Amino acid sequence: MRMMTTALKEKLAEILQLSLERVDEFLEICYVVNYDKNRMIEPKNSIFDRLGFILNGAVRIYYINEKGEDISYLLQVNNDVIGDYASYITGKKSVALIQSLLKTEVLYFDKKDVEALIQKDIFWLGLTKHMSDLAFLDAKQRLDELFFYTPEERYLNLLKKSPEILNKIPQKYISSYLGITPQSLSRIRKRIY
Amino acid sequence: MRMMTTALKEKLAEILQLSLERVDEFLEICYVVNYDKNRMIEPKNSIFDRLGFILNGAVRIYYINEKGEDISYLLQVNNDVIGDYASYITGKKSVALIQSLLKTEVLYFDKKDVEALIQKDIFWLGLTKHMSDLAFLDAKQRLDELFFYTPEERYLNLLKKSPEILNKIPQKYISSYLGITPQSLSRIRKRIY
DNA sequence: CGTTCAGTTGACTAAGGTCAATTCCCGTGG
DNA sequence: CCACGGGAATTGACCTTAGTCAACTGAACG
Repeated sequence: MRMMTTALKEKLAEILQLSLERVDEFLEICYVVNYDKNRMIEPKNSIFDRLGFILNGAVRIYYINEKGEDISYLLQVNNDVIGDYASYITGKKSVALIQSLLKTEVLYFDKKDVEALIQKDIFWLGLTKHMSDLAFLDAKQRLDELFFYTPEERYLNLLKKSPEILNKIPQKYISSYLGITPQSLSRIRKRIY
Repeated sequence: MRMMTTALKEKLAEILQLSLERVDEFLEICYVVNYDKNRMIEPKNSIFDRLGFILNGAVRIYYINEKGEDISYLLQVNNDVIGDYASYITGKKSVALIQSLLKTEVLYFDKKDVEALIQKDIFWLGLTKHMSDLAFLDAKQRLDELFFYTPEERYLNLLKKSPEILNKIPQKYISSYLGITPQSLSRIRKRIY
């Protein structure tokens, strides 16, 4: 990996729970890819044998369901992870698609390279455990959100937690992320103000 | 750990992705607890420093929300895991409660003992990674369920996937598990037949 | 036999979905 | 610079379904 700011390394160290030295080691298997706005990053039926970390920009991870509807499953911005972790660990094909919503820079690492790291030094197994924990906690949080809150409350929560998402991302993607139609989101916004 | 059938060991080996020898090793840190029907297994605000595996019986994991409503979050039966994995990995207090719904036998292991195993042999770190993956896949599945299906579809899915749950567990717990009121579940059932 | 609680049913309300029309916004080309 | 086109967002009318509150039924247990 090429030049990378100290601030970024510290951010990674914090997220991955690694020392700065370990982050440097890890960055050796990483690479950066740049995408223009509105580009397909991962097509349908791909196997996610890598994960990415958004250095800057925004993407959405979405599905096309049986009825042909486009449903945004995740909206990820700076410092968020992208990929389909279920596909990454099981090796199965994913139905998820990824699209950039802005000019986006992604730091990737391939599964095979992580596995090679673990072969060389079992220390890295701890990293994969940690990543798995993070993926679980993310899923759990999203689950609680859907289970315990109404669409309106979910919108307010998002507003509070990630105002940048609301600024950067078209409303139609936000509505399906919240599990509602664009019309309903429009009415919720009207109701609130 | 005391006597345990081969069938059960094979089941554990399959779930935990361990050899039978490793299962024997693992069982040394495990212990069994029996509960009568309708007993409190974990009170509120406990820290889940252990996980359990239901040998037989059924439990529900639930919350009491701000409004004082009792909401069943998970309904677990034979071969399911019990605990609050988020609390287990973060060490934070859990708001989850666990109650037995039948006479239930649980195989437990304590976090500290797993950590001691890892200290002795780093091999066991892989087990924790695997458990974390399983927890993630579970959460993800539940998430998809809530995100993509209506209450009625969720009921039908449950009917197909776990008819035992529907036989064993009172409807009022099933309704909150599905994210609806008992009245709505009653009406859905009426609608279907 | 009566108490209790789960489950059902009824009447009504609230909120999101659907379909269609309209308005807004923004980028492009004349 | 302005006019136009096209997609996004909003709005309206109506429908469907879950929530709420309350009454009622039924089964289990002492």
